[in-house]
Amino acid sequence: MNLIINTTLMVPIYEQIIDQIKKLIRDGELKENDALPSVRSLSKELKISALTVKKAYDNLEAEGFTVTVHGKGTYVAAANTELLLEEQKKELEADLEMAIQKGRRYGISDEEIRSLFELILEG
Amino acid sequence: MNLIINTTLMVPIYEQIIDQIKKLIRDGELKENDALPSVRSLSKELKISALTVKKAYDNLEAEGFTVTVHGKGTYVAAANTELLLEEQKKELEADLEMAIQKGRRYGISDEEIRSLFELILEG
Amino acid sequence: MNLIINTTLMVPIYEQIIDQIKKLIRDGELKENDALPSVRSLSKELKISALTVKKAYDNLEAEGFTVTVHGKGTYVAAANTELLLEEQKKELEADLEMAIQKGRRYGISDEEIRSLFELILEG
Amino acid sequence: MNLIINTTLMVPIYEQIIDQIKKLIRDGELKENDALPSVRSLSKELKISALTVKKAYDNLEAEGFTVTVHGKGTYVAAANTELLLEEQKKELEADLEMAIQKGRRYGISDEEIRSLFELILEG
DNA sequence: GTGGTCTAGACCACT
DNA sequence: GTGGTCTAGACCACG
Repeated sequence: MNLIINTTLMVPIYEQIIDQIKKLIRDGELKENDALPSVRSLSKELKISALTVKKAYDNLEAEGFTVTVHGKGTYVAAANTELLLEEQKKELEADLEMAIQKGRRYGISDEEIRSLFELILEG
Repeated sequence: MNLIINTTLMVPIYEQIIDQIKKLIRDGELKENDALPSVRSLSKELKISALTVKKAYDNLEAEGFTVTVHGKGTYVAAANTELLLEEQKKELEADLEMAIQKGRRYGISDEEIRSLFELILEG
Repeated sequence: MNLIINTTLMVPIYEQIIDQIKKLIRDGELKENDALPSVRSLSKELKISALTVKKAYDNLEAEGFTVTVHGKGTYVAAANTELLLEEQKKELEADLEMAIQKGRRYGISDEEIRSLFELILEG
Repeated sequence: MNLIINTTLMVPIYEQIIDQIKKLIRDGELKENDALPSVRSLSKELKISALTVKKAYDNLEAEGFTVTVHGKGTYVAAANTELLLEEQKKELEADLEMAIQKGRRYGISDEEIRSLFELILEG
């Protein structure tokens, strides 16, 4: 389980875990019925609190990506990965659109917005 | 002073006030030396704590948008358009960066992100 | 009565009035039994609140520099101007000493402190 | 954390906290990455409101002396000695300026102020 | 446990 | 009247 946690980001740790596990499922690296690492082992591996891992797993289960079997562990559920990808793209699209509209409201030209975007992407 | 407070949002009230007052200054609806509503009157009008309004005003002053005169009130500072533009660009930059990072966390390639961005910008 | 009020300073207006009237008394421009301007006329002249002038006059009276005659006005009391000057110098001395000691505590050299001082004085 | 609060002073409590923590950092008693006491524990220790401590910590962070990690605590930032030196010089400058202005308000000539200053510095 | 926000009301200094 | 500070306690998000 190669997850990367960045505590300097303003994104909560548990959300970073959720995002990356979703990506693993979508990419097929985690398949239906595969076992996720136990809460304790993952928390040790990432050097974070077990409660934080638990919160991520709880969220994944609530969204239907995993199923937890009491006393056994957490497993990948059957998932519609295409649907997931579409949803994520729509979310990204909405974020980008909001940013662009805000820039235009501020009177910043499309050219400037684009160069700013490229600057960050090339980063 | 027509400010709109949305307590259901996860955005702190004082930040909503800051954003909207900045916008009023930017749009020229609040001009240099114009008086802002007093802390107490605005708190009554918005039905929020005076401390919350105060926090917003303190931030605006710290960022140079207003000047506060003890015992008199809070006034719009000399319109520093450069400051404003810098502010706006930084905000846009932060928004774009957050969107790009989210896309990457979702496992969407930079190429896909870029084409999505261009689609919206040209859109 | 040529008083100069600077609202941009962080020194309260009433204190500026007190300081300047004390100076006038010390310099002999205001002599014993001379009448001070009425609260109302001075407040009009300086374009400040009458309450602020009143506060300054109250302080002057409390310190023994003036006497107020009900229904007539405020008059300069007999004052030991030499003593006053000494006190003011001691106050200034204490302020300067505190500043210098603070600078030294910060590890700033005497030479640097002096040039800073001259910079401000020549200002 | 041995901070001393003097409520009889006219200096706000949160400013006293700021000054003393800055001094601890400056003197090396608080080093990079050291944890500051939690808002709550310090407020209990000093018997003051948690909000007051929070305000002090917010200021320290805004000035770059500390970094706050949500849910974890407040830590001393990378010692920016340049920042510190600038800070200190500005403070000294402000003190000297206030003293000089006071002397002038008292009607003491610049020459007299200078000789007083030199007397103390050489003293 | 931590920090982040908010409340309702108090007292003070300044105008 | 204004802003400046402080309190005592609440609820939330994060770990």
